[in-house]
Formats: sequence, C-alpha cells, structure tokens
Amino acid sequence: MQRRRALFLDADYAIRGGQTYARLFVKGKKSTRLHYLYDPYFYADVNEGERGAIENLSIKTREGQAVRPKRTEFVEKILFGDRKRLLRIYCHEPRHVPILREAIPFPCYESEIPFGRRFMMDMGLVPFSVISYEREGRTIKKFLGSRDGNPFMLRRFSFDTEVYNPLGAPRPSKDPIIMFSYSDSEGARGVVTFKKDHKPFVEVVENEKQMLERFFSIMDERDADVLFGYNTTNFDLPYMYERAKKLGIPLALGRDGSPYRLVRKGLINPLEIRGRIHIDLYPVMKFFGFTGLIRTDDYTLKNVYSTVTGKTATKIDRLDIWRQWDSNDISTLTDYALSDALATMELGEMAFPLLTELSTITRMPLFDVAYATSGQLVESLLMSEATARGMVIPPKPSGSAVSARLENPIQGAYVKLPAPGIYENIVVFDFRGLYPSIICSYNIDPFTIDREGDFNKSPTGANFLKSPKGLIPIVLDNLIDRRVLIKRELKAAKKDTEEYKKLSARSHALKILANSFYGYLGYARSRWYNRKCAESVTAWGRMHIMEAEEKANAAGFKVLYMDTDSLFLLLDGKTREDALHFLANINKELPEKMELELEGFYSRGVFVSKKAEEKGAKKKYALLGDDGRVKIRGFELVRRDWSGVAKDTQRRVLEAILRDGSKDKAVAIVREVVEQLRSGKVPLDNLAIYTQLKKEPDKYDIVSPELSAALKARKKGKTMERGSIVGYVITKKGKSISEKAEILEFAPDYDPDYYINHQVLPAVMKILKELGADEYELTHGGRQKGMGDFF
DNA sequence: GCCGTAGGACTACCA
DNA sequence: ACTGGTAGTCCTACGGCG
Repeated sequence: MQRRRALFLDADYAIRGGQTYARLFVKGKKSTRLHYLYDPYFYADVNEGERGAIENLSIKTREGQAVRPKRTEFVEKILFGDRKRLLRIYCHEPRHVPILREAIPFPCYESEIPFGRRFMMDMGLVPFSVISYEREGRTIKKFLGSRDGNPFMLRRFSFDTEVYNPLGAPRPSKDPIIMFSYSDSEGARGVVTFKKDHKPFVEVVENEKQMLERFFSIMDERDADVLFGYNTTNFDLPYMYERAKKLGIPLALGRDGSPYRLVRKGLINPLEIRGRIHIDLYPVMKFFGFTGLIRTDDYTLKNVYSTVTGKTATKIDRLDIWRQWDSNDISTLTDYALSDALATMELGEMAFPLLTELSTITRMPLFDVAYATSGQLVESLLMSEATARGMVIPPKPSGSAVSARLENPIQGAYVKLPAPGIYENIVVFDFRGLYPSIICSYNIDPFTIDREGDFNKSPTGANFLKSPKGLIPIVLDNLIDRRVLIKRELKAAKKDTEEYKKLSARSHALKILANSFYGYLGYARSRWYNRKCAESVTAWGRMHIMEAEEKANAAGFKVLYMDTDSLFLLLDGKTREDALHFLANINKELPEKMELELEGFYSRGVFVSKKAEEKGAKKKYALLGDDGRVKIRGFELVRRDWSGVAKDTQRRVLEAILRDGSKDKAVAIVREVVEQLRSGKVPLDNLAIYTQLKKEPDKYDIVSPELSAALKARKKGKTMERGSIVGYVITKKGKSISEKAEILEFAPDYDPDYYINHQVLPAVMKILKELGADEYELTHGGRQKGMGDFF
C-alpha cells in the first residue's frame, strides 16, 4: 500500500451503506476528499441500570424510519471539573444524534457538536497540517501524525464582477453582468467581457452566457483553491446565481460544477462553494476593524484598500459603469475591473497568513474562520483543548439562561476622572495584557472556583484553587508563552521575508485570541460563561490599578488619569529616572505573570472638559510624544460619525496647541475654516458623516439623520440594510436635521450654518477653552446662538 | 398649538 | 452575537403657557 501525504483542510461526513464516514478535504498534488469510517456519538449521564433501555431505544422518524443507537460504552470523562463515568452512545448517522438525545430523559452532553468538528477534535486534526495516510479504494485505512504544512500550497484566486446599472441599482432579472475580472497567486490576471477592447489582458466573448461559462472554466484552469471576493456573499454570487438561472446555464462555481450553498452560522450566512474555500473579504475586514487591526470610516473595497496599503485606487463612480458600457469605449472600464480584482487579491494575500494562523491555532477550518466572531474562535480552541484533556465540553446555554445573563451585567473597569487642562511632562504606564495575566496569575476558571484546597481570594470574595490549573488558564498561558517565543524569533528574523510575515501573523493571531478570553468568560452565549470569574477578573484589575495609583501618589507623582490598565502621571518636577525607578518598585510586588510597562514619555498633553459640564471628559485626550508623534484618543477626529471638515480642523487646532502652544494660531485656523464653510466652497466629500445602521431600517423607533438619508436613498434604488454605513451630508433643504440629510451621492449642496455650529465649533470650542478663560468669556458671554459670530 | 427641555435612542469610541 | 464604561448627537414626548 502506498503512503501518501496531503495538506489537511476541513472535514464533514458522508453516509455510505448506512455507515458514517468522515470526509476529509485535503490537498495533495490535487484537491481531493478522503473517507474514513467513524461513528458519531454523544454522552449521557446515566447509571449502569439504564444502559439496556437506551440500547433498545427505537425512535420512529416522520419519514417512518427507525432510529436506534449503534452501540454504547461507559467511559471516564471530566464533567464540570469532576471525574465521572458517562455512557457514550454511538449512532449510525450524525442526524440521529439529536433524535436519540431527545429520547433520553437524563442529562446529555456533546450532542450538538457538528460531526466534522467532532472528528477533527477526536483525531487531533489541525488545519494546514500535513497528514500521511494509506489508501484502499476510496477510503483510508489509517492516517498518521501531522506536522506543519504550508497554507501557501493553496492557489488563491480573486474575482470581481461589473454589472450594467442604468437605474443606479442593478436589477438581476434585467441587467446583465458585463465583465469579470480575476487574478491569482500564480500571477495570472485578466478580464472577460463581450464588447471589444484591445488589451492583452482582455478576453472578448460573444455574450453574457459565454462570459459566465468562460469564467467558470478559468477558475478550473487556474485550479482555484481559495476564492477571494469583496462582498461576494451579498452581491456578486447571488447576482451570478440569478443571471445563470435567467440564461439557463448551471452556476458551476464548485470543483464538481455545483453552485454555492448557503450555510447558516448564527447571524452571518456565508456561501460555501464545494471544493474551494470562498473567502468574502468584506466580513474579514470588518473583523479586522473590530480587533483594531485596521481603522477606516467605511468598509468599501476602495477605502479599505487605501487604508491597508497606503495606495489610492482610482475608481470610476459606480453610477457611471453603464454609461461607459453604452459608449462602446470600455477601455477605462476594463482597467477599473482589473484593478478591483487586483486590489481584492492584495487584501486577500494580506489577510491570508493571519486567517490561516487563526485556523491552525483554534483548529477551526479556514472557511469558518473567515466568517467567525472572536467568541467562536475562542470557543473552538477551548473545545479542542477540552477534548484533548478528556473533558466534556460544557453545553451552550439555553435561551432563558442567555437572557438571565444579559440582564445581569458585571461591573467593569475603573476610569479616573481627569482634571481638564494642558499639561507638560507626562509619563504613561500600562499593564501588559492585564486581564489575561490576571486570569493566569489567579487561576480563574469556572471549575477552579469554590473548591476544597489552597486558594486565591478575589476582591469579590470568590475563591480560586491554586492547583490544579483550570483549562482556561492552561490554554491562555500557552498562548501567552508561545507569543513570547515568537516575538523573540521575530526579533531575529529579517523583515519583509516570508518567515517574518508568518511569525508576525502568528503573533498577531495569538494576541487577538488571548485578548478575547476575558470577554468570552462574560459572554452570555458562552459555554464557559461564569459570572464570578468575569467579575473577579475586573475586580482584580481595579485592585491592581488602584494600588498603583496609591503608590504613585506616595512616591510624589500626580496621577492625571487612569483607564482600566493605564496610568498617566505628571512628573511634577521629578525626573524620568524617578519614574522608571517607581516602575521597577511596582513590578517587584506584582505576581510573576503581571507587569506594568512604560508606554511612553510625553512632553505635552491636552485633556478637555465634557460638553455639558465643567468636569473632565474621560476617554478623550491628546498627547505629544518625545518623537514628535501625536497620540489622540476619543476626540471627534477619531470618530467616523463626524465630518471631515470638523475632524481636520480639530486635528489642526490640537496640533497647534501641542506643538506650538499657540492659541493665536489655533484661533486663526478656526476662522479660516469657518470662512471657507460660509463661502460654500468646501467639497461635499469633506462634509460627509458616516454612520452605520445597526438595525434593519424599518426596525428603528426614531428617525435619525442617517436613517432618513438611507430611506431616501433606498427609494432611489440604493441598497440600505443592517450593517450599511451611510455617508450623508446635511443639505440646505428641510427643517429638521433629519430632513436635511441626504447621502453624499445625492446631496446637491450643504448647509454652512450646520457645519459651522454643529460640527466645527463644537469640535474645537472645548479645546480652545483650555487655552484660557478670556476666550471662554468671549465666546460664552451671554450668547447662546451663533457661536460663529466670534470667528 | 408653540416652545424649551429632559430623557431616551442611538452610535462609536477606549480599554 | 467577546466585555463594560463613556461622550455626544438628535429625536421625541412632555409640561408650561395661554
């Protein structure tokens, strides 16, 4: 028998002759599927006496089929922290599991684990590892240990479609797809269309039908393993589906010529393409935004591409596509189409290493990772690690348990109220990985709590055993330790090499995961939710930061501000050496895993008051670093829901103060901008305010400006749904602000008064106020309306 | 019915 | 659909006035 090797990707199942086979998706020389006989099962907490009755169960399904267990055995497992003998009930098919589970009037476990994942966990199968196996016919007899494989063996392929859209929004029943563009990891690139264009990369066919068919054959020729697209889930693929149906041809996306399949995964419903891994980069980029990896006002391909690469993509206005097509000179359009496919490829290639690392670490297949939330990633990792240690995976909470958890939130972090003002010589310290280090230091885990033995007592009164270590601290410790090693390797590695990229992605993946553990402990739908644990984490956090504050005061520093894990001190005549000495002293008394770090020295900082009160505003400050860099948090200028003009002006004012300490300069800047706004010359792009619709448009109680703009735009054919980011401008027409709001594309003009009094001035007034009471008196002296008069 | 305002709805930020 | 803490805008219902 020949021994073969292949890169393992994913697993599900197939039924043959009444038997369940795990189906492994692998890539050797080609992409193939391997089959391996494996029975699904679940556990029941029953006595020996019940075994016979369970083995004799026979449940009639609606189709009249009898469902019986295949066999049973007692196994020793760890259930909720205690050793326990459980009955493992094997079934003939995965779909029998929930049926039999329903019929057993005793506690059952692990009956809702998808079969593919069950199999992967039991076998210790890791995505992107190389397995070696012996094959007999269509099935494998055995397969062996795995080692690191190379995800870049997979061929990545990106594509984009252009659609005819004379009415703005294209109608799939009438408007054809006019162009496909693609590129792949081997350097292929091209455009397929059905109007003449003499360019080497453009392939011209007769009609739309031929074009679709040609596109499917290109995917096969290029042997695409991974399909990158942008918003393909909601737009391109469903549109292709409609067009293919209309044209009477199969939507041959899969390796076997099958169309896509809708997979339900909670709120996201990704489209699965058989034999390939479809990665829609739009949700991926949103996830990156969530983890703080990227920062952008909206998640259009154009915007994300320029924030990620620093390059700007020249684009045709989407509304112009049909005009260009009708003009019969499609040269610009083909360029544009190709650049979209290339930009998608570039984003895909940047995301790929991080996604594959997340997949390998969490044991979650790449396709799932691409659409996963951080909660699912943590859960996947914990489920694998629990299984490897003989622990029963805790069940998902019931709906009522979820509501109860939601109604009962836990106390969070401490934030110190800063006194507004302009300060000099500031040092900032923060705890490195505060919550993860607390979880590890105090062995915080749902199953180390309130048990016999030597324990750590949390400030909330909960007791956590010192040993043995709980699953969560073990897994988290491991993530942190691995990251330390990788950072060391990273220092030795040469930048811009493949190795460096891989290590850097791995480090990042480990960080994302480690930072998600605390959230997962307090997440209402978590399998490992524990109120006392989550509460203790934050309580210990508050304790440590407040102890640091006391010590700073005792050492003669003035504590300016604190938030969760950070400490802002005024040197107040002391030297930097004093500050570092203080830091060392603090660290001497902290648990081993915890460390307070120097974040930086700052020569100047601005804290402002709240809008309505004299009190200082929390989570809002600007610092000027030694290196001349400005660090800004919380100010309107970091928010997408403020106009560009207000944000730019606020930035310039802050910099004038931080760098030059000049109020005259700051005032001059504001005067200039107000003048420009009044003149009506400010481009509308600079006036757009971006706000996301977090609900379906018809689910709102009140009509906000963004909703009003979205509803008006929808009447003109724009897609506006939950998740859409609405870029709108306040125009002159209308009474209320909502009435005046129109999306950027449809805004004919802007209302200077709104932008002066509701955008620019509010953004800068609080800062100018800190420059001195004189200006404050001047602007506030008895005047409520028309703050603009001053400028 | 008009006006001004408190409280609520809502979003995006910090950590 | 990982957590809580926070600022801020705009809308809307409400009470006072007449």
